[in-house]
Amino acid sequence: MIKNKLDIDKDHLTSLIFDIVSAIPYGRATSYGAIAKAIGFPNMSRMVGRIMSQCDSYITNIPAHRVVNSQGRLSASSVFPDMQQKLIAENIIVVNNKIQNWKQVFWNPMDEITF
DNA sequence: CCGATGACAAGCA
DNA sequence: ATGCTTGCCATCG
Repeated sequence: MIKNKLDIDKDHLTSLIFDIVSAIPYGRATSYGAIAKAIGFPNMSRMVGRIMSQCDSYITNIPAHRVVNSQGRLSASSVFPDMQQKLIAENIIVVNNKIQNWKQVFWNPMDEITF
């Protein structure tokens, strides 16, 4: 029975997020809110972050380091220390936990996902 | 049940 | 640009 929105199809949402994050090109990044919109839940940005942390705990294949907040800040770096390093390794400029050329680095999942 | 918290976001001063 | 406030929703104590 359904207790909340995530219980409607948690695994489905998780795999959707998985697919989107996996589709982020090398050297690019996107935001939690953008992913939330892409999966059809514009106000679920917090949930995306929460799900990401869970995914990342047992799946290391996904480029979780390419997901930052809407301002290009690495809000996950505290619990994901390698994040900045991995971004820099992709020629993404990161200063003070923040992507500098965010407008250019930003990759909109809506450009790839079509319903 | 209620308040606090969090890998968030948008609006406003 | 910086800092505060509100809205959001699942978890936790």
